[in-house]
Amino acid sequence: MKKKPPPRRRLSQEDRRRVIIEQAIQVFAEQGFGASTRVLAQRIGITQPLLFQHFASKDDLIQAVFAALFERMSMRDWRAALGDSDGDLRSRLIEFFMSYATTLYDYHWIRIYMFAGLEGGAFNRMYIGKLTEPLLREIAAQIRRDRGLKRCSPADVTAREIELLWILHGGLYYSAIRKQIYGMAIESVDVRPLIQYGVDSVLAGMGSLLDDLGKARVRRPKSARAPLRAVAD
Amino acid sequence: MKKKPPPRRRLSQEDRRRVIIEQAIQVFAEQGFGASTRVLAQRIGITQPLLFQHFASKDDLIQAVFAALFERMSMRDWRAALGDSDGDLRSRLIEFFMSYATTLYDYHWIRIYMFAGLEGGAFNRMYIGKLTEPLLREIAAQIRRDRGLKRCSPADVTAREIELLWILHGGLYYSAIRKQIYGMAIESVDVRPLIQYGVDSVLAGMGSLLDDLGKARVRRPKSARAPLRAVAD
DNA sequence: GCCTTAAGTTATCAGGTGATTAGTTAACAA
DNA sequence: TTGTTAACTAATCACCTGATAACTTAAGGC
Repeated sequence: MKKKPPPRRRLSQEDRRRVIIEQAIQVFAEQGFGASTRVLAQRIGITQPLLFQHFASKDDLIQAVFAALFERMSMRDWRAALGDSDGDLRSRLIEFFMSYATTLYDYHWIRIYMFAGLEGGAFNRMYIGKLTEPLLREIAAQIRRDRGLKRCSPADVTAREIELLWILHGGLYYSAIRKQIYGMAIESVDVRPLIQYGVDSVLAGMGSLLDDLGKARVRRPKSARAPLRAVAD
Repeated sequence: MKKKPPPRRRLSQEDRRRVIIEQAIQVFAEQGFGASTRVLAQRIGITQPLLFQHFASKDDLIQAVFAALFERMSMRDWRAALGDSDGDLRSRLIEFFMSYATTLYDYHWIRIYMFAGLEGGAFNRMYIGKLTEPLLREIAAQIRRDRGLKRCSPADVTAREIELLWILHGGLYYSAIRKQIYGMAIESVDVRPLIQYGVDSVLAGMGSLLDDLGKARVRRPKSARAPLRAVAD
């Protein structure tokens, strides 16, 4: 009655490593990095010590997971998706955030990202510095360009403009958090109109922000610019 | 040379329980609910088994922590802080979100809340259902009232309006997440202007949303109202 | 077929986990 | 002072954790 264990498929170093990382992403996304190596091994269908022949330690595996995720995310060229001059800014932003949000809504990504944050946040700070922040800066620059401002390169953008874009970004992201982390049922709400009104909102807000910024610059030529400089990079 | 251990202060049931919960909030906020009962006991200055004389199990303690946090948060009457008719809506919203955000920014609260979410989210769903959602609904109703709409009770508000307010709420919340969970340095940015532009943004966005809603209602009297109904509660 | 290599397993370790039991002692009333 | 109650501790349990070392066996070249 007792079946002999099925002969396990043997994989090459690279293949096995890939499989381990892939399953580790799933398990860590569900249970956090506290998930045991035994559970992971069982899920893959191998014994637990085999993990340590491919990764020096559990932390080593976690770092490999981070690296794989980062590579996966940075492969998508968001700048290109954002475009530059075809069509009006509003529709370009809407289409961009639609595609962007779809990726962010990914169950495994958002959960691992949050676990990583709570575990110290080094990965998140790196990710934001290398991917998110430059992206928001580029968007802010395009908004400046759209409004016909003189200084409209990414370097000209102030911290306050980026912070306003962070509100839209964070607002969409938090919608994903409510769904994938809090487990709320919000699939009934379509994302597109949400993003539309979100983009409209932020464009309106950015309008008055840039107006204020312009007025302040004109009214106070040099010395009194300090309070604005304080929030700039 | 060996000091005898200092005589421990003996506390009443209630006091000891209070102390345990208070320290548990701190430890769980830092390390998550995976933090060991031994670490917690050491922090309090008691032995680990004593914890189990006040709480049947570790999970029991965690539930007590949730209860304490929920009570603490629901004590603050946000509806009152929001006010109703004194001053213009914009400044009331700004002042409200200022006070609201200050509480949300709290290190321990935001981290435990996120840990709770990743652990299943039952607490978060309860919290949102009982506190956050009614609050956003009330705000949406006040915006309707401010714009002179006929139907402007909290019950009249559509899911889409609430979802737009969620973007602002989530945007501010995510700012706190970046600071307290990802560990980013964003204290240099003042919250007040951020909230100002955020409120301006959402008021503008809500304007066009309500306009669209009104137009759709007028243009399609009865049957064709379905696509709007679909996102309403 | 055979035989070498490396993918994979079995057995095991030391340390940490939540939880239980029996014993100790501070604190307060008489 | 003495006795009783209840807050607290010491010792220990079974189980789970990441990690190591020695053994087994599938797979490909000859």
